[in-house]
Amino acid sequence: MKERYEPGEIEPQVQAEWEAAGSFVAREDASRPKYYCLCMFPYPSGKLHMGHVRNYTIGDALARFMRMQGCNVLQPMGWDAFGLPAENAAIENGVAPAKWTRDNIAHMKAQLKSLGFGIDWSRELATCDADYYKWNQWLFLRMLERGIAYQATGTVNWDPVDQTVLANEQVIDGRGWRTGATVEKREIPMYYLRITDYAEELLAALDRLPDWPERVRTMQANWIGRSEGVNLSFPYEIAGTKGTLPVFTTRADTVMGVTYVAVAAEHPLAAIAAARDGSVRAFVDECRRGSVMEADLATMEKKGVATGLVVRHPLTGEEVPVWVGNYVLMGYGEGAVMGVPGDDERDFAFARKYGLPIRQVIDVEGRPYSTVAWQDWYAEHGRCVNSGPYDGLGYEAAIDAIAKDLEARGLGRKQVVWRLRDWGISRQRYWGCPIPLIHCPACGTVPVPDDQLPVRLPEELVPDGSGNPLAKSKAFLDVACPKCGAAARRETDTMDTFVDSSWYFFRFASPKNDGAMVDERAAYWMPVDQYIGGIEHAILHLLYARFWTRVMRDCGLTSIDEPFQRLLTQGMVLNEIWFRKPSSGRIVYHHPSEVEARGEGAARTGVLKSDGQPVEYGGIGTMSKSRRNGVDPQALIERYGADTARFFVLSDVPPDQTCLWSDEGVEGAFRFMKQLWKLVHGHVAGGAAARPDAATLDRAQRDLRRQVHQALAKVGDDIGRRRMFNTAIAAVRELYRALSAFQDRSPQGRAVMQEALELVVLMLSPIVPHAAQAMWRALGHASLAVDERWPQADPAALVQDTIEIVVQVNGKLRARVAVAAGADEAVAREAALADPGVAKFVAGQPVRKLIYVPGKLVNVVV
RNA sequence: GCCCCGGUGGCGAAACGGGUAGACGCAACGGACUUAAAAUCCGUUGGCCGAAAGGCCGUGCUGGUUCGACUCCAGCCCGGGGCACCA
Repeated sequence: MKERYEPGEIEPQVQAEWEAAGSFVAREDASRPKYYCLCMFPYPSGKLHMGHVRNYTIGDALARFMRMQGCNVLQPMGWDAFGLPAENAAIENGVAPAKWTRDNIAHMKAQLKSLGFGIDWSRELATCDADYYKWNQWLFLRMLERGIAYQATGTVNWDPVDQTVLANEQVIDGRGWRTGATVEKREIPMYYLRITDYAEELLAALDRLPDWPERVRTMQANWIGRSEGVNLSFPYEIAGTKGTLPVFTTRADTVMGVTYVAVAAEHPLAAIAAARDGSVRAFVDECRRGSVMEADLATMEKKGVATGLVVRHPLTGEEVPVWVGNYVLMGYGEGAVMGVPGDDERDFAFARKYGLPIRQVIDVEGRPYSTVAWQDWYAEHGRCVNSGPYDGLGYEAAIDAIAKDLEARGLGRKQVVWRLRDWGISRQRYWGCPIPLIHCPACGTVPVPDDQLPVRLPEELVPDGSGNPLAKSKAFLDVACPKCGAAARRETDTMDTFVDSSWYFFRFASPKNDGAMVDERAAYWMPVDQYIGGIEHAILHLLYARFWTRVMRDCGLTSIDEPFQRLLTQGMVLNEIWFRKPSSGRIVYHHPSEVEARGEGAARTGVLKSDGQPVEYGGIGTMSKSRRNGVDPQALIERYGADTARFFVLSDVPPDQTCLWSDEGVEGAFRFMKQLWKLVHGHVAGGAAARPDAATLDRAQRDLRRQVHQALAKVGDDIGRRRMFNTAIAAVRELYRALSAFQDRSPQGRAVMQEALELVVLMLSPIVPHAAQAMWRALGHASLAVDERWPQADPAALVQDTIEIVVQVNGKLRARVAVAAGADEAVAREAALADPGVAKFVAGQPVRKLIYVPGKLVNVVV
């Protein structure tokens, strides 16, 4: 063992040993408990950033820990390789997305390897590989057959200059990010997956995921959003045609307060009105501008225009005016809502603005009501008033009565309403999985036969920002109809990349099977025992994966319902955001390291180091490629080694907590590695040591041994149960101080030290595996530390005869007294009251009450 | 706007089921070693009062429950995440 700690030398050597031993190649083995430890696979953006290092270090430390618990561990890795950034890079640099993506994968794979993660690389996959996405296509066709996939129209952001569909991210303040053109909404045909058919099950099953964070389950439950509502219809006769206008409501008890209905700009009634009336037409045109994002719709000014059309109230027969509202979405519900200004805040504001009548129909405990100003309690549940036959009824009774009357007239019925909407998977983009359909002039839309799968994505195309390159590629487009053989055209839409990430964990368990999506190996490994990834995926990705797994189950591909047994949502690594926004054109982000910054919070300002001109502060946010605020860990690894980087990212913050990036403190982590190394070196230089003989240890030796075993128990609990690497590390650092202060060089003293160092090395081996391996060998072991079992704390070493308890007077800490371990209340009481510090505050007053928490504290109440 | 989470020293944090607030580390300061610096080692470090012993205050804000509240409840302020085409 060298005296100096040289990670640059140790780490490649140890990695080569693991490689030679095949340490991380996972094999199905029914004789051992399996443990599938999975981190969310990365998008190959170019370089790893600190969020990745944090995520994969947590996963690797856990995987190694579980391996030491005797589990057969699988830890795979792959690439979420389709997506928008590759197309943007292509537009910028003229490189094909495939080449850009694969170059990035090669670089990031090398980075991951240098960090020493115990990954089974033989199972590596990239979602842009045809042998992977073939099965997206295959299962999509099964979904079509089962009616889970269907076609309908959907609304997208349309850039009229580039003639391109834009992602929400590409719409900035209602304008296209490259062209600056005002974005329009456009209705186009899309494919949807019926996730709503699974809504009930996806919601109910959340209760059976006890090892998921509470907040994730709450978010999913709210997202799925079950509510009981009423579907009711307003009959009408317009332009000589009779019809009904259906709406959904969860507040049917307020239906007697309806004073208008609002329809979406794309609604058929709006079209009828627009044809007659120029002002309606102008408003409908205006509604087409702006983004389709929920957040924008919820915060924008609510506007409307009267159509001049009327429908009839389903219960009173009263005429109700029809308005077009910019806040009503065609793709959501029925594309129409009833307006109850009296008891709904948004409708109240709308009615005030346009002079529509406001009628109170709910009374909340007799609280005052005025149509002049909105008060929060107007929207609460209460009793019906001004509601004719329903007056006096409470929320539930009113809904029951109203639903019954509506049903009797054939104009409504109760219905369970879900907030969740079906999953639109069509993307008008090149770098994604082709949807396996062919459009034939004679036969219509025809599925690609299974034996012609995969529909391969041509990899040499370079997008230019306008439209989908697939639509311009004759080689891709032209195809014979599988049914009639006539000239036909391929579908050019590709799938949402969430499809790719909805089942990759199954494929890791059944890699390289050309004949089937999954096989019996997946039955061995699935479900994932521990899934680890960013909290930002708490809803969409995890919900889609849960849905997809159920579809696979219903197709007979798996017997499990839930893909992820235990979930750890890693907190994000944040960094500052700096940008410049030119008056026209694309927003430009600058890396925090390029900015000279001053001040805090709202007062924070900065200038670009390169030109001295101001840049705008965008607050703090997640590290992302698009905002150019990622931190490349490469410099850290090169300077300090992988172990220090790993130790550092785990040492300060619990895994599920957000952290603001700062590399201050990494020196401290490196210092600790050097100190520990030196301690082991100094011990080993003294020659071989025996096993400690517990019976003959002196007091100091026994105390040290107790500290070692206490730390061992704590570290095992912190990692195994609590997933708190930071407190585990703190416990080891505390122990290190005791060890370095222990100067006993007698044979027994050295024996205690040998045991202590071996245990410390094993405790740290999941976190700093390279250094741990080198020290393990130096301590005289021929084996690989990675194959060692997690040591058990010796109960005999933990025994303590006296303990210190805290004494409070009226809840304030006044003294600490020593009592025998296991002392009862009488003994503790006597010891507490005898203490002069306590007596001073009791000062002869009678003790009204005494609370004793055994082994912890006494509280004297006077 | 809606849903979820967070706020504790100069900084990152700990306190696990209501029971010692600030473990562990960073930074800073003082000291040892050195011709000097770096590195290393030792010590101090929430605020206020005090020579000390010790005392008082203190976990975003305002209230409440409790013998006892960082922890539970109500209301607010600030920060972060998600909002269905970023991944």
